[in-house]
Amino acid sequence: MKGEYKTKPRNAIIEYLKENADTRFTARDILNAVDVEGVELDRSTVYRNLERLCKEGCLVKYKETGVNATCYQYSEGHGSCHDHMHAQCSVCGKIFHLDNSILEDASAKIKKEYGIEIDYGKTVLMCICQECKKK
Amino acid sequence: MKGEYKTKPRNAIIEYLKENADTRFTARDILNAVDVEGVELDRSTVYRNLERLCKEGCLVKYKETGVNATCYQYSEGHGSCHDHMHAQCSVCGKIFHLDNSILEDASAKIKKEYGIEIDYGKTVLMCICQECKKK
DNA sequence: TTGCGTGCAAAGGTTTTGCATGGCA
DNA sequence: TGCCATGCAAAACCTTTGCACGCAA
Repeated sequence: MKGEYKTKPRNAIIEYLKENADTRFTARDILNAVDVEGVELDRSTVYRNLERLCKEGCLVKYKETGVNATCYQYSEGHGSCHDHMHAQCSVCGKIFHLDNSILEDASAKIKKEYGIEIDYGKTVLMCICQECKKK
Repeated sequence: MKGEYKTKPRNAIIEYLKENADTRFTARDILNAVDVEGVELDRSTVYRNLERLCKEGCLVKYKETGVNATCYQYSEGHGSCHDHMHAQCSVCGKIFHLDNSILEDASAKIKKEYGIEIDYGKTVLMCICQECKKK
């Protein structure tokens, strides 16, 4: 069988994933956060493990507008990222977590009119926040 | 006023956009396809023009899983882009043009609850379309 | 011992940036 | 003429790949 070895780098990465189960992260986030006995992991190790975890189905991989790197999200237990969506201020970059229900009505209208279904998890509403509006 | 100059490279790029109004393309596609009097455009010229067109609202910019470059789509024929917003199928990539009014109520609710204002022009609602849903 | 996973180095790709030049208005 | 856009070069990123070595099984 392939992919059976349990190594320290791999374990450290998986630990990071579990600690950040409801967050999206990039390869860089792992490189910055994870180390084995004080030593930073190698880039290729991180990429290869992420790729392997994707194939094993533990990880969702996707691109996001505004993020210049591939995003990943741990999907064990269907993380708690499914009950809310994100809005981001296009000026300061701050992220807001909105309840999915706020788009319920609009979503129904859109489905009726255009035949498409909003994917809350993948949508980021771009906005301007109060602080930035004042300026 | 800024961005007023009409130059040959810029015109050539805009011409390409019009010819490919219903297609997604990357900066590389333009570099490969567009030239001015037989001379290939410079990368930075292409990137700077695409960025400018995005800010002017003529172009939608987004990332797509599996494509290792930023994707763009021209949105002429749908007005100045200020009266509608975009939704994109996360499976096939097709772009839908939605009337801003469809999010009016939700937008008001969001403003009330979170103090933020949706920027329709910058938002791309990720969705799944009818065709892809059937599969 | 076997062979997979890691670290290292290098390469390939996209995108950004500084600077001098050329061209539009 | 004034100033923006371009082209060039270089750099900053992200990501992938080849190879030798070390370590899990």
